[in-house]
Amino acid sequence: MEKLRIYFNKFIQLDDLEWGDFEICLSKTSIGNKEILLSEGEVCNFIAFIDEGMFRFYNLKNGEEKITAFFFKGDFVTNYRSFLTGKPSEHYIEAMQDAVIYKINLQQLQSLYNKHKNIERLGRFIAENLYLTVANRLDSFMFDTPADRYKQLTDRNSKLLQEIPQYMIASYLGIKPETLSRIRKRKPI
Amino acid sequence: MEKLRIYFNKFIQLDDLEWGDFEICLSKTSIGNKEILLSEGEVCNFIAFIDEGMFRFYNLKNGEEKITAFFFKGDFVTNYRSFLTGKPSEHYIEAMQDAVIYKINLQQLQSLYNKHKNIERLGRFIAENLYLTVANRLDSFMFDTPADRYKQLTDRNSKLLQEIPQYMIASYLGIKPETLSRIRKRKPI
DNA sequence: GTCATTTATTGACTTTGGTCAATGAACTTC
DNA sequence: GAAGTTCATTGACCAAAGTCAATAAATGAC
Repeated sequence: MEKLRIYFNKFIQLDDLEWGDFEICLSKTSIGNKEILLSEGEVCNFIAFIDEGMFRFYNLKNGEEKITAFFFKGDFVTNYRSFLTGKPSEHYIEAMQDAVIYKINLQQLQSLYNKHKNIERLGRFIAENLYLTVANRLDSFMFDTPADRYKQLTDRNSKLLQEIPQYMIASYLGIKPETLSRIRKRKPI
Repeated sequence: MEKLRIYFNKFIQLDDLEWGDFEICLSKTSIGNKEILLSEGEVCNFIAFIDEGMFRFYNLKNGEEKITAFFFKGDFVTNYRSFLTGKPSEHYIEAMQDAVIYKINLQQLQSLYNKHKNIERLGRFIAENLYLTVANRLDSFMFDTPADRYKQLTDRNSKLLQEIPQYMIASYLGIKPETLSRIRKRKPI
């Protein structure tokens, strides 16, 4: 799949041999809207690359969904913590549209790490990128008000706002839907 | 330094050649209590391993210190975001005791990444570990109350509580000193 | 299209942490 | 060890988000 290779080239240039070994481990999976890619209690043994579709990453705290992340076309979707530690996931990953992903599992990835230095490096880049994502999000929870976070979302991520219902945005921002409604109302002042 | 090597062995076993190349890049630095290891506006071009001492990682928002992290003996201390992105640090790193660290700079580390697959892997492990640290902290900000966060601190990290003044703990928990004082008071109910 | 369900908004009230100011305790430092 | 500083606690009040309930708007199913 040349299309996929172009995506990965943004991280690192793999030569034909490396790419060949990598590509053969990718298993293409279709998953329907609202289907669960990973359930609470399961160990996440894969990293998946999103070719089509959108996912949300959430958990249930006394019956209430709390959304930690959204994943889009071109992102890696995984419970990286569960993947790294081997501990059961506390989160669900659910498709929000019909989706097509390419999964690679832990064992395959580890043998690729052993075989190819450049894939070991790809693994480092993935970890570094996920670090930056979560570090930025932590900052926004530590330093910003919910209104600030909402503003950043509207500034940077209009795609997200168009396609995702407001109560999920609220959950992602760490507030209640009522509060987001009020923030939106007072914003244009 | 065999002592250092033992520390690093917890991440990955380096053979003599790899360790030799690695060790030669480590520059031992002593830094006094309250001295600044990294200042706001500087690009962080190092990762340092703490042999002795303790550091705090904070920034100033309109005159007020907000502490994001503490680093202890055996930890890596760096502004990893600045290190990865090459952007200026928004944070200070300050010694809280007289300290001894072993620094390696970005250029040296990159050439070691190129030279040794196992050091590339060490880089991945460092990234993965920092990911887990920050992801756990994000969770505690998203899901837990300040009282929960304080309880987790007292349960897991008594060292931190003994050595660090309460107003810094409060800052680290994302609350005001007055609030921490009140949480401590109402706790034993 | 109509009806049913889900989602969004609004209002009244509560809870929680912040703010400001005063006081007390614990240190430095001379 | 007295004086000055920093740190911790407490009280009164404030601001922001949560809760609960009612209503309106949007979406889907038929």
